[in-house]
Amino acid sequence: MESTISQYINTVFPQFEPVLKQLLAEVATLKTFAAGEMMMETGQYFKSTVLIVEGRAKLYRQGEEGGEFFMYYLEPGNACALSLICATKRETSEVMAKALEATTVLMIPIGMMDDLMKNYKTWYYFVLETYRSRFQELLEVIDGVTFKGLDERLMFYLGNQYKKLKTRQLSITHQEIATDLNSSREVISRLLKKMEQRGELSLQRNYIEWLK
Amino acid sequence: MESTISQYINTVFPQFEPVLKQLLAEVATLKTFAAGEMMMETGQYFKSTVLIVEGRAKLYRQGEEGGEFFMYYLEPGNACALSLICATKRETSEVMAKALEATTVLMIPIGMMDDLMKNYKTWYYFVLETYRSRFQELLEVIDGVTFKGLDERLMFYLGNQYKKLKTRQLSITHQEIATDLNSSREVISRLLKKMEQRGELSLQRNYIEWLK
DNA sequence: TTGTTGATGTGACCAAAGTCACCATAGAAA
DNA sequence: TTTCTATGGTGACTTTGGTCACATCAACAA
Repeated sequence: MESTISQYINTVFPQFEPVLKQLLAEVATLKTFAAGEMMMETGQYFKSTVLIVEGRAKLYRQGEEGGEFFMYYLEPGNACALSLICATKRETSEVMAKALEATTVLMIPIGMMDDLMKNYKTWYYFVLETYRSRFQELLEVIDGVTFKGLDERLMFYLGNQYKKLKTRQLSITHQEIATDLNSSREVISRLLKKMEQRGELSLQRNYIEWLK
Repeated sequence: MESTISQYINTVFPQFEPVLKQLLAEVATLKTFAAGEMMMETGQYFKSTVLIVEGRAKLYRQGEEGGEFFMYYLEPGNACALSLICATKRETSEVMAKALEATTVLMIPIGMMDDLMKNYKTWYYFVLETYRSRFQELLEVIDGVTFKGLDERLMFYLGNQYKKLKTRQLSITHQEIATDLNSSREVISRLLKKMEQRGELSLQRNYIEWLK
């Protein structure tokens, strides 16, 4: 009988070489977080490398005065880039991760990192690709806040929601959007109203209908 | 007689294992850029991995409408993080790098990357550390633009100049600062004036004296 | 000397975004 | 039903930062 872990590895990380899959199945443990649960807090130590196998998480950067700023999603097949590297140096997390829905992760002891990197080519490619793509996402985040206005960022944010969640009924409150974009509810409400007038969406109570 | 390349490698990358140093000395080539010269442009293909051995470069993100935004410095011992990974995938640069002073770099053919990563532990540590530190710098950049006002960012920028260049006479024009922070000269001039009134610096022609 | 250039100072004005105060309403809870 | 709470709408005002139009001033070349 195949273990749950093996099944996850096979479906979510098909690119891993067979020996690596087997090794991971032996050393990894599963952990599940409930929707809304905090998966990782700023300042917390890494005890293991985390790979998402089911669900979805949101990754935030936290400001000194309590503000939070949404950076990107982590989905099945993604790894927390920071945990891949910080883990090896016993450093603490620079970011905060929150489960958006029930989310299952694979935890790999940090002691394995060296071995994995050196002996498994598919793992090393995976780590590099993870870093490359996260780096790129950060660059896009920087573009957003430096070169674009809040209106454009809001469009981008909603468009992303639509793409990721694959539904036009975005069930999100204005307050949540404001928090994610580090803005205020009133401002978001006003911008949404303008977008509605331009026919780009339709505002309902408790959800927004994306029309583009 | 020891080659110039060997000398550079020994002084700037003492942590590399002897065999790696020797290998790099054989395959790397040197390239020198004049002060102000463009080292890498957005959209350009990577032909090799670039390690700074002398001088100093500034790394910018470019906006679609021509704006540019300073992210961080590259100094001797640093590598262009992107060139370490994008190189292996024949991708194009996401950033622009400009030599601040006469700058010498070591160029390593991208074909070597796989071999280096797998066979030289000190190289693999170097790559991971490079990514980790650049990632962290990007996070700080994001903090700056999302959680801080222009005044605070300006303070941080000047403080950094002082730390990096180790001189209180910062020879930089208001216009240059404005460009780096993606703002405008008048605004920077006004903020500098306020900082002068608070006794944090003294404004001179062609340079700023940092008093903190 | 004179003209030119680059760096800086400054007032007036504008636009984007944040803040405050308050209202309206839907839906759940009592 | 009434009450409470979460959500959303809106006007008035403030702050921050960007833009425009000029003025000044030092350095330097012609």
